[in-house]
Amino acid sequence: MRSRRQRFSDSTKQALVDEAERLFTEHGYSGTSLDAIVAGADVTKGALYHHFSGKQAIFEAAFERVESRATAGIARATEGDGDPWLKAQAGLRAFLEAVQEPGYRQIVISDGPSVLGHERYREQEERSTYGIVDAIVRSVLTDTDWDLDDAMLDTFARIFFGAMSAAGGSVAASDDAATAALRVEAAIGFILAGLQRLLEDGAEPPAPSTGATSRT
Amino acid sequence: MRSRRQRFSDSTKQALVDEAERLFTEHGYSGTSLDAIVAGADVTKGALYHHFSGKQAIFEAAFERVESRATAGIARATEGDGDPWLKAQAGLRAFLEAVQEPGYRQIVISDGPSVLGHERYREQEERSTYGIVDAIVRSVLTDTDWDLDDAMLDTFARIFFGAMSAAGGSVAASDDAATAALRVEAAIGFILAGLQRLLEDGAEPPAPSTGATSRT
DNA sequence: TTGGTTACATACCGACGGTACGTACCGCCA
DNA sequence: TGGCGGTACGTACCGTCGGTATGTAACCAA
Repeated sequence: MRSRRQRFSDSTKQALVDEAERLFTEHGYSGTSLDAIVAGADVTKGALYHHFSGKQAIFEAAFERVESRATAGIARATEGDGDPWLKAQAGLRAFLEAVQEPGYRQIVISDGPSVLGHERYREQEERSTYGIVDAIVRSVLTDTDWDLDDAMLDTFARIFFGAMSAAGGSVAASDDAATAALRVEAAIGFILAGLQRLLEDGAEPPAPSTGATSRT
Repeated sequence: MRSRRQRFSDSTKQALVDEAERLFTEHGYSGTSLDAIVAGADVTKGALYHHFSGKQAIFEAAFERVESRATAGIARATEGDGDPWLKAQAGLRAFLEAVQEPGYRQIVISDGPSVLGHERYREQEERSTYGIVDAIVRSVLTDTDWDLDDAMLDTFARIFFGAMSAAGGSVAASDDAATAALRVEAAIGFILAGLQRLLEDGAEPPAPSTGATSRT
């Protein structure tokens, strides 16, 4: 059991992150002042700077919380075992769901890259939503006869992650999110079906063409 | 011929945008002060605020310049007529090239969404790189027997644009950009091959499922 | 009890975006 | 050609915000 002081400290920190997430979601990073955060959390800047090194640090705390929520939702949909292709479909559905949350859109997608910087942003994503997508793509593609190397698997994962992110954005921006999501599922499902067809037909695995003889 | 005064004015404005693009590229949006911009352009804030309504406005001017350069490069690679599938490949190559420019990465990809906001950002992209991708995807898919409606075409365009953007990012972040680009071309080429195969086999066109899932 | 540490509060600073106002110069018409 | 209006800036200043320095009360170990 933590000491009484520790518990007060924890609740203060939590109140700060709560308010930060709220305001960052609603007004964006630059539109949110530290004064507004500490006012909403009913503390002062002293408390904030005791728990966090600065504005970027408390943003990152809110970022991690939003991401872990999204990750949990997707992970729940893809856990257990079964046909990887089916799990991929379930994961896509959960992904499209998670990406529509306002906090995720604003904090993770919009402000995340510019505030954290590409480097740190990628590190974070690696451990969360991208990590899941990567795992699924790998399980699907290593399940085949193709013997793809690590770099190639990574390339496919990046491509699918980008496709799903963009699709999620268009779903979120759509008037009718439900049918937009169905369209996305149909489109990506179709792309997957194309890959499966190539697999069944015993097509040669994708490999980077050498510079000398570029094939069309 | 513009008046002498007008020409001076134009050159001042251009000097401001030049310097703004340089600094925004190097230090990002929040890392660049208006004082630094006007100092580099050898004018004062009065001049800047005469030509632009504020920091966001001069950022948007730099944004448009960077985007139009990228767009021109891609458009050049895809102009003329010929097999849409081949043009798609040429466009992809040019896209991967353009997305590696530091100005594009920082100004358009990283800062663009958070500074301009989703709405305005999408408007800008619609008129430039995304517009080209959309046109290519449409030309490829309407060339088939599938009679896809507008929303479905748009969904495919968004998905491919997202895939290419993410791929471009990984190429730019890679140590060996050249081979990374080849891997991306192979992966996307493979996906396109899958779609072509489905087309040749007379597969049913993708459509939003009404509840039941498609084949596994 | 006491010394030290934790968990804040308060006061303040410099930088930055933005504004108000002044001014020199150009083109134009009488 | 001389005055006049507007353009194209320059200068001085303000409010806000992120960050820091310092003070202090509560808590805990010895």
